Amino acid sequence: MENNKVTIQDIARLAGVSKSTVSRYLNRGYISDEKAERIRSVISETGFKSNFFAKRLKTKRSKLIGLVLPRIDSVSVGKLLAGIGYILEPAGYQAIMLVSQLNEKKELENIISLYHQGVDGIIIDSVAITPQHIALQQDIGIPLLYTGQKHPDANCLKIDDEAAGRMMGAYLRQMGHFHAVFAGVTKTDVAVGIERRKGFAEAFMEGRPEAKVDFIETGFGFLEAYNLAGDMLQRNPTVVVGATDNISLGILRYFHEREIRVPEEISVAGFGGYDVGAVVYPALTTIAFNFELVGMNVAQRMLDLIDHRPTENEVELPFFFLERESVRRMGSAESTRQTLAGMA
Amino acid sequence: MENNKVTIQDIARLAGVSKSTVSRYLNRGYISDEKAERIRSVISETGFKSNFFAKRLKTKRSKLIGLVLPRIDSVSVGKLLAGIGYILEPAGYQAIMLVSQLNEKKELENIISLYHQGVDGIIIDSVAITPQHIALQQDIGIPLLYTGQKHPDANCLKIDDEAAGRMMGAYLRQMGHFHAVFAGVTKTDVAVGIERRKGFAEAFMEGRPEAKVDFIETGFGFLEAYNLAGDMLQRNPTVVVGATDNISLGILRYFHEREIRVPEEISVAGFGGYDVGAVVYPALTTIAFNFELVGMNVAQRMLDLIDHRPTENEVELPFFFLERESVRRMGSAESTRQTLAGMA
DNA sequence: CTGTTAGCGCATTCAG
DNA sequence: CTGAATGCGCTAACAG
Repeated sequence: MENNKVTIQDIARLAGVSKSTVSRYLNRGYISDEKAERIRSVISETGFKSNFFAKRLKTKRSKLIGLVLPRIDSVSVGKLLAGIGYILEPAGYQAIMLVSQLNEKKELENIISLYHQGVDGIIIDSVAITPQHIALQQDIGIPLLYTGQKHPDANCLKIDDEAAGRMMGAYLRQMGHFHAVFAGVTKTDVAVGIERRKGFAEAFMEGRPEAKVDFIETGFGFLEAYNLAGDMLQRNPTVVVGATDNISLGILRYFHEREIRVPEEISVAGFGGYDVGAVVYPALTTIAFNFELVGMNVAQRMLDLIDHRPTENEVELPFFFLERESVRRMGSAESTRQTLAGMA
Repeated sequence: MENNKVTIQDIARLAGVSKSTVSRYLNRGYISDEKAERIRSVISETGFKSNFFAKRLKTKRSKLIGLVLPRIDSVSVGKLLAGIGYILEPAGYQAIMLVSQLNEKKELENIISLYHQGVDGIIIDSVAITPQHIALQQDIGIPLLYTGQKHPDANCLKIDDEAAGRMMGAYLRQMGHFHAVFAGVTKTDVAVGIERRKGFAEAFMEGRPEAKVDFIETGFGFLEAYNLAGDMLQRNPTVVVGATDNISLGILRYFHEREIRVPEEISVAGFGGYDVGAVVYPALTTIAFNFELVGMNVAQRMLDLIDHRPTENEVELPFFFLERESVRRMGSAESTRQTLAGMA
């Protein structure tokens, strides 16, 4: 290690060969066993490590992947990062990350900044893919890969939010619910704000014009949802669905404080599959996304893109249903009513 | 932007000056207003950005800070990262991170790897500072700063875990608890495994030889704690304290499933102040650490270290008590019992 | 298989 | 104030 001073030149001198021979040894080398051995020994004695910047200056490849994240202190982002790490690390790549704070403009700046930083590719957990994002791709010579959102003209790899919404809609319909409040987020977030909600409403309503879905917009934090839970209640739904587990958690807390029993009096469901959904009471029924897996897929795709391996666009990732305790089957009440009607 | 090709040379030619003049313009330069203006305009037209690697090769400073983290998908790490970002970004630094997966050896490798990567300094959210960590400092010419753990021979900046433990111990004693189970983690983690527990036991026991603290070792996940909650219960304590909110959450869930009422039948407390502690029922009483603030302090200290500004070592960061619903005052039961005794 | 020769893009002497 | 020259440490032809 010794104060960073050892260069390829030094070890060339010490081993009695030329710089290029050392360089060859370091990369794929046409080298005689004898010299290779001499070099190897000198290198290990000196603790030599090739200078990162000099190397990158020549090769134009940094072995660095840029990461643009909407925020960092969130469960899903944490999982995503873990998954990305599992793939990148063994491949010899490192990640350098920038946070956009849920801000589209900042997201753009971050992409540009990373690009100038010399990364080999950029993974963007996007809040919104704007025309500028698309335009940017032309000017940039490195692959950009989006997750979180999708766009026909961009490399994307994300969960199929609409299908996830449909799954939840179908489940609640089949559980006999007929009036839902969907607590969603801004439409700027196409994936969560539009697709998830659309899929849900379609499947929930399907063939039941008398069913009803009310929409209430909230933010991503559970505190915001908590504050709006009263409004949701006033619509008098049989079930309220949070676009995110965090949202559902806030709602659950509000109901608990008012001693509104879930699921006896009202059902609650969410999307995400966060661990905390399991410790809460009642445990939250939700659609679980495997963000770690998403991360792994995204990272692998980025590597493929960098090495110009063929990739198929618009792959969407799987998810699964996590039935827990917060949704009640409405059937019994209805059949009771029917029975009574029959008796009259 | 245009395919990365624009170099300082190009803009020199276009502006009709020499490379060195452009270079001077880019840094703090002795330059005539006229040429400065010409250069400025050419630069903005071409969208020129100086090559990161070439620049670093010369200057020996990367404006990169290495981050070594125990894991990435954790609340506290997320907050810490956010805090670090708040300081680093405006200062023009970027972070490059590596994850150690709670593994000491890996942590060491990551530090070395980052060092060779040419970062200006390394922040380590350590799981354990070993002699090798200390030895490493000699060989490395850049500042290392630890958080999460401390060591007299290293730059450290962390929460005072022992004091946090004491605070909780004193609170529970004053609430009339006399038998606690402390659900802690391995001693390898000096901060959480030893200091926090030690502080707790000292303050809880202080001047009460008849009081009792049982120790049960668990991991960091709430599932592990959940599985051990039965053992904790068998000790028949008045309160169980998780070394971490996650641990306490697992315990709370176990109790809930067994219909053991908290805090009526048994109290539960934790450390961390995670948001989820507030949505759970009963809301978790805990010692809240402001990890974001820790991150900001750590980042600032790193910047000071890099610029050779004087810093004081062993600063420890504040925390505060978050009294919520999961701990009961034992006084009433005792006085009831005393009253009954008096009547007999 | 190996040494020599050129730069990569930039910052920095050193003379003007 | 400015241009010419030099080299950071490394890789990649190019001739042997």
